[in-house]
Amino acid sequence: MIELLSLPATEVAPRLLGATITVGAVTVRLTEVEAYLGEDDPGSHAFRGPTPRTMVMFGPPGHLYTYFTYGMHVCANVVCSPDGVASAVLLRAGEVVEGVELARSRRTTSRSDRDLARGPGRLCVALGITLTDGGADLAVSRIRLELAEEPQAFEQGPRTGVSGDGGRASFPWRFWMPGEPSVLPYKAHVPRHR
DNA sequence: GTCGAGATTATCT
DNA sequence: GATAATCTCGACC
Repeated sequence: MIELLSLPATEVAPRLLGATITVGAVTVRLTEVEAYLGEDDPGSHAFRGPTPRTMVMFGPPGHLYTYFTYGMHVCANVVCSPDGVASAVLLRAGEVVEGVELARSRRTTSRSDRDLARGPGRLCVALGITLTDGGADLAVSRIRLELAEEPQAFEQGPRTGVSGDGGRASFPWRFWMPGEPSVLPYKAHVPRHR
């Protein structure tokens, strides 16, 4: 698995579809991901070089990169590419296949089970991933990643939610499994301002 | 179902 | 002080 994760995020992302990620009693099957590169990718946090936060992205593959966004939400990434090269795959959405009760108790706002892990922030809440899980090694931590046995059929398109110049639609690096109800329909994101 | 607006805080300049 | 890889809610179709 570490061989696969040493590839660039754009290669790893489609292979993560159908994979399961387990944190404690909750297991999620991934249905939607997004690839981020490093210094060549204006949409990436690593675009302007390493900072204390993005350091994990430049480290060895197979680690977890977490960050806060809009002050309220946590997003989780799997670090790719060899040590020294920044690259990561954002876990955007999935389907809870185990521990539904627990996930539901953490997500008081969603009514249907389909929405439990629909979206990056929700996915982290459902799994119980927080900022303190950042930098964890997936091989030894309480977070475990298990790849699908066979590559899954997928579609790809522009990334969502990325603000800034080339970040938005310049790179078609969002990957999802067609026909999955837990995948959000694509909508161009308009950056908000106060 | 879609659309628009506001919430809230770690991180960087 | 500005910014942000989002979510929820309320209004409308």
